[in-house]
This record gives sequence, structure tokens and C-alpha cells, in this order.
Amino acid sequence: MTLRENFHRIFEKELVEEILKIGKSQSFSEGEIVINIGQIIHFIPIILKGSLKISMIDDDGRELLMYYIDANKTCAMTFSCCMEKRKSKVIAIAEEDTEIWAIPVEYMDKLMLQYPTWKSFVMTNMQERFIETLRTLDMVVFKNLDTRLINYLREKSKLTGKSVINVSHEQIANDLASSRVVISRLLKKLEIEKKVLLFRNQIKLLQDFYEQ
DNA sequence: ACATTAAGTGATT
DNA sequence: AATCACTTAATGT
Repeated sequence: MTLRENFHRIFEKELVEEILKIGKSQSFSEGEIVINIGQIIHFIPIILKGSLKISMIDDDGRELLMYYIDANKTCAMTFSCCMEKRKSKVIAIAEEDTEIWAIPVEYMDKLMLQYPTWKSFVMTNMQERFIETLRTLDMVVFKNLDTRLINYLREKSKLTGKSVINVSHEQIANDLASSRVVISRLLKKLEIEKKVLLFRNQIKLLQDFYEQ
């Protein structure tokens, strides 16, 4: 499917042409930082391929994964920020090799006023991201770490569509704002319960993992 | 062969 | 649930 065809499914005709004209494609390889904390946002990213991981970082440098954004989605933070040329409060890292369509922020006002489908695209995205943030908040405040870990593995698996997840215990600890030893122990418990298989930099989710 | 990084584990707070 | 300290295993050069 071409870029134009893809955009046509979300946006009205004239908007597609305008977006194609003013934006440009940008590629990021896995692990690359797309937008960092404190950085002023110059463009709105629409994900074409791959996905971005959005995390917040507290004063002590502890990181917490908020949500992922994948194909045809965009980051809500960019809207709230770019309107007033504010700095980003979150960090966006390419979860895999990712391609985005970057639209300069200067066009935001115009697009919002002129195109109903753009407005609804923005609103829908903000709403979805907000819900996901609430879910993450609920996880952190009301759930135990083991529940959060299971949830984390579920989401990773869903994102890639595979039952084999390539990630280190250290990385998981980072994403969940925990420590490596604790994650290793919880994973070991899951392995004993026959829910996962552990390898170096790799976790395989078994049948029992998905049940109940 | 050696250095580096990932993961496992007991003890302590 | 986190941290320390130490061990073992896997990988890179």
C-alpha cells in the first residue's frame, strides 16, 4: 500500500495532499531517541512503520514506560507541547526500526482549522493516549510488580505478534522503574510455573502464560 | 584467553 | 520490593 493510499483511509482528500507536501519521511533504527525530555518539538510524528516507546523520567533519572504508539498513531504529547512551543516531558525511543511521517508544527493551527479529519485524528489520539496513561497509572498505584510484569510481557507480545520477546531483564526493570534482581526473580518464578522459558536476552511465552 | 555483559541467588533491610 | 555482594553463564574481541 502506498503512503497516499494509507493516508486516504484516515484523512480527507485535500488534507492527504497537503500532508504529503509539507511533511517528510524520517527513519529511526531500534533504540534511537526520536524525541528527548526537554527537547522542543518541531514536528508531529505519524508512525508509518514500527513503533515508538513513550516513557517519562523522574528527577532521579528513573524511567517509567507509559505506552507504545504504532502504525497510523501519533504522540499526544507533541500536540500539547507544540501548540505553545513547550518542551517535551517524555522521551520517545524507537522500539524497533521505525519510519515516521514528520509534519512541521507550524502547520498545526492551519490543519486544525481547515480539516475536520485532522481535528478528529488529533482528538482521538489524545483520548486514546489518555486512557492508556490512566491504565498505566492504575498499574503502578494499585497492582503488584508481578501483575505489572505479566502485563508488560503481554503488551510486548501483542505489539510484535510473537510469543518470543527479545529483551533483557535489565531493560524490563528500566521500563517498569524497578531493579534487575527483582525482575529476574519474578521471571524465574514464572519459569518454574511453566509460563515462560528464559534465555539470554530472550523470553518465550508458553501456553499457560496466556491462559487465565 | 580475556573482558564484558546477562542472569541467578543468598542475605539483609 | 529493593539493594548488596558474589557467582555462573554466555558473548564479543
